[in-house]
This record gives sequence, C-alpha cells and structure tokens, in this order.
Amino acid sequence: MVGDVFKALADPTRRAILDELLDRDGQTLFELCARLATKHGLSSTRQAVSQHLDVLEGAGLVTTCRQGRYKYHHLNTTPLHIIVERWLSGHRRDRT
Amino acid sequence: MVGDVFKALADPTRRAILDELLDRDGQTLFELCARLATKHGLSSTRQAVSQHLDVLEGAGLVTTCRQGRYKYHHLNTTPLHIIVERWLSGHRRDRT
DNA sequence: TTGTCAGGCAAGTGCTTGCTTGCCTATCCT
DNA sequence: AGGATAGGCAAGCAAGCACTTGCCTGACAA
Repeated sequence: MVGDVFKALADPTRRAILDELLDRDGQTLFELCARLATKHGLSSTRQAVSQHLDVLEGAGLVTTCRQGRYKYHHLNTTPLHIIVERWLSGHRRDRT
Repeated sequence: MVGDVFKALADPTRRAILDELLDRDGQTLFELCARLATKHGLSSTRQAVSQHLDVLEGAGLVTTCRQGRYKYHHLNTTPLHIIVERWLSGHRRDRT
C-alpha cells in the first residue's frame, strides 16, 4: 500500500538505512548496524535496525535473501517510482 | 524538514485532503469537510480535519490565507518536488 | 561437541498521534 | 443588538510506534 511506503519513509533512521543500502547494496544486519553507527552517527541497536528493516520490507522497499547464517538486504526502488507516478508527477486523478 | 512531509503523507485522510485541494484549490475548512464526506466517503469531524490541515501546513504542503471569517487553504507542491529531486529521481547523495 | 557468530522472538516502556468533547472567539447578516 | 456562521483552543484517550531487554535458534569453525 502507498501509505506503508510513506510511513516507512517518515522515519529518519529508515531513510538512513535506505541511504546505506543505496551506497552498498546487499548488506547484512550487522554490516548495516556498523555502518549506520560510523557513517551516519546513529547509535541504533541491532534489534532496532532489524525492526526497521522489517518495516522497510513490509513496504516493499527492501528485499531479503538468506544464505546460510547470513541475510542479505537489497534495495528495491519500485515502490518509490510508483509513488512518483501517482503522487508527485502528473498529478494523478485516481484513488489512494 | 523532509521527514515532516513524509509523515504528513503517511495518513490516508491527509492524502485525501491534498487530493481534494488538487481538485479544487482554495477551499475553506467546512467546504473540505463536506466534500471529504461526500466524495471520499470519510466521516471526519471538523476538528479532525482542522488538525490534519495543521499538519499539512506544518509540512509546507498547504498554505492558508484568511479573509474575514473565511480561511482558504491552498495546495503547495513545492515540498513534493523537493522530495522527488532528492529522494526519488537521482538518487541523491547528501544528508537528510 | 563446544563455542562463536548472525539473526529471530516477544514482552514491556515511554512517547507520539489521530480523534473526540466541550467550550470559546471572531466575523457577518438582519 | 442578537443570532448564525467559520474557525480556534485545549484537555483527554486509545492506539500505534520506536526502542529496549532478555532469551532463543540456527549455522559455522575449532
């Protein structure tokens, strides 16, 4: 749903995560935690980041694939493009 | 701030309000209430809509101008374009 | 097999939010 | 003046959210 995407984007930590994934796609949870701390100055715990990733995945902005004990996170910009199409370019005339 | 815009857009009622203002700009609070009820099937009270308008104004998505006892609400798409520029087209490389 | 590393589950907490209720101010019309 | 109309203020409430804490599972290496 469109609302889920906006809700996901409403949090600065989640935007930082997307930022990080854009910079280096396919990171694991621990990688993300480390780089968010150093590069973005965020001190989020692993669980917090994990929950944010769940939200992002729920919004379709992040896809995951597990290999062995590692879970890689990939950025998916499709929902963003959908939003641009319906909400921010035209603008559109159809329902939410 | 960018986060305020996303937060404002995260609520379906607020998106409906923007929708309505896009359809007919410069509506008053009562007008909006009436048209949200009939055209969008929403049964929001006046106060609820008023508070949503405050949020939208805080995000810069709506500007107001008062004349006499009427307060007209105007759509402002600038924050949307800013978001498209920094977040949804390129993508950008700078900070939140 | 035992330890370590990557990640998951779930209850609890404090803050925010969307909304209601009730009352108040200001403007206009007659 | 007096009523009707357009809107504002503020306290209260229930649900949602971001985050923590503590413990658990599953994969790999020694």
